[in-house]
Amino acid sequence: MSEIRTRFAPSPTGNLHVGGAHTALFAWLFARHEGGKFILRIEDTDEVRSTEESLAAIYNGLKWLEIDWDEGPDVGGPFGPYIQSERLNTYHEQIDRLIESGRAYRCFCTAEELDERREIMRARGIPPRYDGRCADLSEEQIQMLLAEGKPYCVRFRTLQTGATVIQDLVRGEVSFDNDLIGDFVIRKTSGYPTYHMAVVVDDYLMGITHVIRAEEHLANTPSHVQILDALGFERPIYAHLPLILGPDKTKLSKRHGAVNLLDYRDQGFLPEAMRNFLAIIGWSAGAEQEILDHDELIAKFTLEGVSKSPGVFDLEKAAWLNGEYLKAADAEYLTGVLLPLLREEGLFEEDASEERMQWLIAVVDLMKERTRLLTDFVTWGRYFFTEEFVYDNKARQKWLSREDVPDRLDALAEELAAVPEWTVDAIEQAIRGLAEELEVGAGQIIHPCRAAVTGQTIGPSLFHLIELLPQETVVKRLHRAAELGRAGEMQPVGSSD
RNA sequence: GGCCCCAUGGUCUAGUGGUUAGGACUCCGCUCUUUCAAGGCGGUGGCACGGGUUCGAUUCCCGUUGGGGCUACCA
Repeated sequence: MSEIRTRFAPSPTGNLHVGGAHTALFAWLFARHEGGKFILRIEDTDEVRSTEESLAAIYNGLKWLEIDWDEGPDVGGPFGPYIQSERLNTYHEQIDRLIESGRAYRCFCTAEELDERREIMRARGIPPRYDGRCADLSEEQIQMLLAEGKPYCVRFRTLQTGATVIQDLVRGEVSFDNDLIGDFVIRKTSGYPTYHMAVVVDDYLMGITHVIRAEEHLANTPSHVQILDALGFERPIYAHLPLILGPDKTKLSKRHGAVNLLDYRDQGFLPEAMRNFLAIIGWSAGAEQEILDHDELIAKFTLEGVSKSPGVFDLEKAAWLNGEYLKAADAEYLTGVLLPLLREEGLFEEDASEERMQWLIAVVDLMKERTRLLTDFVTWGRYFFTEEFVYDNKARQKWLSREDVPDRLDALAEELAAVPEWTVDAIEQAIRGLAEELEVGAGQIIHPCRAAVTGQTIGPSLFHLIELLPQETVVKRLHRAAELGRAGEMQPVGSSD
């Protein structure tokens, strides 16, 4: 077989949807795995809803996931243009061929008339499809209506007997009775082709070998195949992918929360984790490996591994996966990703010195072990960057509100203030030393100390965390917590947590 | 309504005409540690149902149920 060519053909009518990203990813993975080409084509035949911003959103979403395309509106290619609104003549040509051969005809029915008749059919329990009123107008009638300047659309004359059988790589053979498909519109009154017409013409003319798209298009495929056959165009190989569902098992939509891919970036997901997660919805390498990086995904992806059943978008698992990526990530790289977020929160200066950057990297390195989202660095690691952190209720309840704690915190502050060299070992010695001196378990010092310094009961290794804070800051925080404790300001607040 | 697709724990899935039905997330327990939202160990939980075919069906066929998709001058 000649070169494999797949495409992603979104309509620029909103953000890049998670479902769209899923489809794009699979088509891209297949092309890359096969050493073929991946084409981006913009299907803006909905003149009303298409927008420029949306086009940019699609680019950004794909780029975020590191899905690159060999041909497309911005990079060009031998089969351009890759924007359907710039290909209108091409569609007109093919539609005219269809009209000439009798496989398509002009329809002068108005939208209102159509609606009305559809309602009647529905009321009478008849499947609502075009009744063929304009299917057999005489040449004279047509010329007359045209002369009157009556607006018209063009309909495809579908087969009325037999069945259209399609071979689908994931679903096998699927058959549709032809008499169920009514004559559908292929060119709107506006002159724009409909999706069904444009998709078929472009896939053929652009040499697409494998049409990989979501299952919602499966039922449209017989219509596409009929146009292809009527035009004398070879059919591509079809592969209809399982849909992504929300927790309630309906097609993932806005009701379920974020469906805009880039919202997940803002929620703290790493692109490589999101790509990995999307890849394992509806596909499996067969082995018991779920964490696959860019190259492994390409190496292992096959259409045979695609499942037929739809999959729920499980945010919990996505977050877990993200955590795995965070743990494995290089601290310096992570710091780079995190920087904009920290600055946005006003937690880190714009003009940081090299020394400060090294410090940040150390903080990230310490924190990344127990984070799941990038935003966790901000919410759980706030105390690294500012004195404006809160003492959570667990910390208040378990330690900070205890009567014997303030004295210990002050004592510890003295010990730590006296540490000559601010190292992990020295810090640990000071803390454990005080415990011995007071004849209490080390935990009786460690826990209150963590609570006072971080406001939390959990977090990274205390000694390491303290080392990353300036000595005087730690001392100050210990005294402050002691004072607040004595003043009765450390009682739990609010309802819970 | 009609047509089409789908069906392994709550979720993502591996798998087979004979398996103790495997893994991952979640949840629970234990454990380590200065803490856990980290690590280690363990556990609860599944082949939707009914008929066939077969010596034997989770696996093959049919039906039922359930879910989803399509049924536009949206894509």
